[in-house]
Amino acid sequence: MTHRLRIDLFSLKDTLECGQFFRFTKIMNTYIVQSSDRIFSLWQKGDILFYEGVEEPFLIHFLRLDEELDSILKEIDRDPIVHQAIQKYRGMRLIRQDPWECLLSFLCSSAKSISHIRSMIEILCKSFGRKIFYGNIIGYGFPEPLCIKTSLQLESVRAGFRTNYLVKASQCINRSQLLGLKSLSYSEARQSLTMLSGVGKKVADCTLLYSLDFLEAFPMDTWIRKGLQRAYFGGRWTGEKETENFVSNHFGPFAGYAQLYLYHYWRNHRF
DNA sequence: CGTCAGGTAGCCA
DNA sequence: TGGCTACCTGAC
Repeated sequence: MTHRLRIDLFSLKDTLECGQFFRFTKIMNTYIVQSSDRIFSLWQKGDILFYEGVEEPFLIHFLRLDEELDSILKEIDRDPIVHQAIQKYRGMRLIRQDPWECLLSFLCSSAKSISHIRSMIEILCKSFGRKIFYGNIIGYGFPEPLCIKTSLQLESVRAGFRTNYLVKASQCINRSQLLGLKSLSYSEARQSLTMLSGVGKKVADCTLLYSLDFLEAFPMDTWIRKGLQRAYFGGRWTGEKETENFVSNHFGPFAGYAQLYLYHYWRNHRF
């Protein structure tokens, strides 16, 4: 049964393909998406989003369709560079991921390309997750913390030094504790997350931005860092503190959206 | 075969 | 505050 939603400002392609989310495959113009224990399909024609295998309220939550994207984009549109990125990828939205899945995904991400990260997550789900079906397509749910007990179990994931990060996180935190971070301030929540082994500023900010609604989080990877230096500091090397201060002062409370647009823009226009 | 990616931990000044 | 390097795996 196919359902449809009309959405004013939305690009499914950019939203899924910009690097914030890993568990999807593209078949022709249709995306098969997996999140937690769900599997469903999405495709877009003009301003109509078609969907199968998922209920509307979940989709609205997942794709942040209840969010006034237009006013957020106006808010971060503060210079010619980010303006150009917004023009090019207008309609790209943050995805509101499951916090547990998001944390583990980005624990896998250090020093790995996106295809590696996807492969690690896929094997993780195949090893521990329960089977889920969409028509005759088989998917796997994302494993709950209690499933992952020892590093030996994760051998086939080939996560290398990240294996212990995954095991320790499974022992130390669960979904409801992660969701509880939402009641803290950004810096408190960030500090709590970095207590976990393998979680530094970057992974903490990814988790806070992509799953816990902290829109001021600005994940700073080396690409974004180089981009900022080139675009805003005339190529000058900048210290960590200086860069962080610039970002929060310049982009403000929705800095995370600016990161999403700049990152996608710079990744597709190599320099 | 060697080199390197790219985020974090742990050490150091 | 920030510089350096090991960490594991896979791509090149």
